[in-house]
Amino acid sequence: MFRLLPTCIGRHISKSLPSLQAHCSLFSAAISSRQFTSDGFNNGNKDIDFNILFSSCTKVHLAKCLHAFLLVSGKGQNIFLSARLVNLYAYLGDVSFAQRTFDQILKKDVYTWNSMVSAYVRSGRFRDAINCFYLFLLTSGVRPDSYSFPSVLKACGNLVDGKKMHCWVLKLGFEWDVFVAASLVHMYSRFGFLSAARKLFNNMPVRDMGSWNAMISGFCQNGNAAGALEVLDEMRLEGVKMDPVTVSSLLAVCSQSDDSLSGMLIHLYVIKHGLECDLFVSNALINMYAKFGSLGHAQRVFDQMEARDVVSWNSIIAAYEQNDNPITALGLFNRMQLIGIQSDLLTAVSLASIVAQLSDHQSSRSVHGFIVRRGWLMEDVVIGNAIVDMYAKLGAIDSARTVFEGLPVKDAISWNSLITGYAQNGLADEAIEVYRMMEEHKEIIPNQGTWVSILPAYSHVGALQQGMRIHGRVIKNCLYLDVFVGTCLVDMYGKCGRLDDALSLFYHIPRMSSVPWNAVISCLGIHGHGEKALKLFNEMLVEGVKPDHVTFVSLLSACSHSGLVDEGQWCFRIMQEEYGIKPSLKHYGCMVDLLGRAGRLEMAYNVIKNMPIQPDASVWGALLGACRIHGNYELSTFASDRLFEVEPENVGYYVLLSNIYANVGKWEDLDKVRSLARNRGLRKTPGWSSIEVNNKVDVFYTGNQTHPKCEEIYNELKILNTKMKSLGYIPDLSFVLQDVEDDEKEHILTSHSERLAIAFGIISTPPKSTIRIFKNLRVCGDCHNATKFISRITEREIIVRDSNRFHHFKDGICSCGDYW
DNA sequence: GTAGGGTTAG
Repeated sequence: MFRLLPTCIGRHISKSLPSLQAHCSLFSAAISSRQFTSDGFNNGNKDIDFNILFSSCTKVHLAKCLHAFLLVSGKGQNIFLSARLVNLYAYLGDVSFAQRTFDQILKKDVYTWNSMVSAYVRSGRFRDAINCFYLFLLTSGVRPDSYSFPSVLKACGNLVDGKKMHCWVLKLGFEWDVFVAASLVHMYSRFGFLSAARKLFNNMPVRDMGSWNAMISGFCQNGNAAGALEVLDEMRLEGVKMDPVTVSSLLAVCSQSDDSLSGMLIHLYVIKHGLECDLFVSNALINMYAKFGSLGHAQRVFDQMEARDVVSWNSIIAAYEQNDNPITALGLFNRMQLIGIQSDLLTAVSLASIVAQLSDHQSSRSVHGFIVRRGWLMEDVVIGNAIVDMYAKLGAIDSARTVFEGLPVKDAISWNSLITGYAQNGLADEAIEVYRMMEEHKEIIPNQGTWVSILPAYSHVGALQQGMRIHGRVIKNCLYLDVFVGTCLVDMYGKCGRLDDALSLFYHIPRMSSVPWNAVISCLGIHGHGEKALKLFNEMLVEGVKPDHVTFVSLLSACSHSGLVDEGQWCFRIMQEEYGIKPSLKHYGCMVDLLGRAGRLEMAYNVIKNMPIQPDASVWGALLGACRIHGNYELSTFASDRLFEVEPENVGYYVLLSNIYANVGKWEDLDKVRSLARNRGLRKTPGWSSIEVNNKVDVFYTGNQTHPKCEEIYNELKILNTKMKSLGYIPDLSFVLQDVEDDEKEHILTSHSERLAIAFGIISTPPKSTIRIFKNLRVCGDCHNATKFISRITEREIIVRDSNRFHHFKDGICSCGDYW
């Protein structure tokens, strides 16, 4: 009989389901290779046990073979068998075949309809499921039963579309069915209507395991651990034990709420009751331990699993990826591929982050291509955002922008990723521009991530008023107590010259972690309050907060700005001895800066000589900067040679060296440096200063002639110059590197960008109000001196933030005591 | 012959 099948099948199915043709021969092949349990064929095929046959179909192609067989044996319209086929396709995840089979059934009974609805639900086509249900309810003439509602209610729960369905449940009188009631509980939980869910749950006359789990997972999925525990207690009182479903819900909420104690207790319960063999439980355990940073525990759970699915692999890969171990994560990904587990969208999300962490530009393109080929970029915004983030982290911000522009749907995180990308690549203006565009899209609601991405951009350009506007929005959204947003605000106020505001805000935000402390210590440092920074460090220790490597960078630089050499050396020592932190290049840079500024050039050089790691440009640059302050020609030549070896393309160092040579009158050397820079195609970074007046940031370049108020600005400077000279100001012409007449040199000094910005501030703001200037490079020595005079003449406080620190000018003196 | 409650994300 089977040998004859192919031709017979061919005739039948060419009329009905053409694509089944291909399965004719497969069917016989499958039979002969015993992929179908042969017990189903009772000697000579007299009685076929369809139960066994259906349950033998574990792959779609086997289902198609069976389908073909049913058609050829004339059972195509057998309501019992064809409905089971719909169900089978649904289980195997082929919803389109389920649908085609369903459509061919002329007389559909309630089982057939229920199968089709649940097929849609299982494949995530919730809208189709609801439409199919209504077709069933209103047009089929068949009455839904208690089996019909649980799946359609699940679909509603995914679409926030359930009140109407609840009415139908009541109308048809199924609210007391334990499955239906549990589905209602779960649906309302999904909407976040926990009290409605709880009320329904309390009224249930009978509760099975599924009902308890529906209520508990309702609380868990809303992040309400306390609510979940309350239900759990009731459950225990009634003598019901947790099953794997309860446990996996609870483990997820433990990791979300950082409750490692409960998480470990549940793990003990799991071991005691032998629930480790459940896939979901093990996966949830891996995720939880990864969240707690306990990679050893996560790995152990993974190793002990008997069977692993794609979620297990994704979880262990993400565990390493998110705990800064991209190499191990990549190794696991390769292993996963080797054993033939198909990656999914979430694997790709981790992969994008892995290549970004590894700075692997080439692989980033492959990952992007891989995702595009699978059509995932169009399918889910999450993966698009991951790619934007990946490119941004790799510094390929233009690629990030292109991917962003091409996203079919953008959510708040897409915008945040791009803003952060610009801000972290030093493009604060672009970040601000993108945020402005985001604000135009009213349907996008900014969130915590938005504030954390835009505030540093405002800090960077010193846009205090716009930063304060964000502060207002943060308060409105009740996010002002969020550690990360709070820290960004502290940083913003600090970097925009409002140290007092930064400090008072700091004491209002949670400060259990080192993050806000690091920010406030760094603010004190750049304002030249080294001693206060040390005091805060002490306070931090008293409050039991553990300092990290960032804390010490902030502290060391604070000491260096204030000339606290002994204290700085003490910090450097305890960092290693008491906290076991190995100094990084940044720490060494700070130490060289600290000693060098204080004139201990020999010691600074010794620090470099004794470094166990290769010094980079920032370390040599710190030494060169010190040579400039203390006029050490020999050492500067040596330092600059090393510097041009490691970073020949940074123009700033050539300028610094020219300054040194100009100061000691080595004009020939100066010419050499200049031609060296010119030959390497380097051009001096133009100096610019900005000032924010009436919510608008005005930028001035040195010698700017195009500003609308240009004439008034130069007039004001002229008047000021006369007054300054009468008070004893003598222009320091050594800051002009151009070889021109002294008159011209004086004119160049007067048109430095910081002076233009100050003059603009004076003519555009009320008398005696504070002026805040931001300069992209270090403030020039002559401008520093001149600003002291201007603060006295105009009786204004002038705050200048340059690329290094703050200078507070008041009554003719600067808070830095001319030490910078 | 059918249904509900579970794990991973930028």
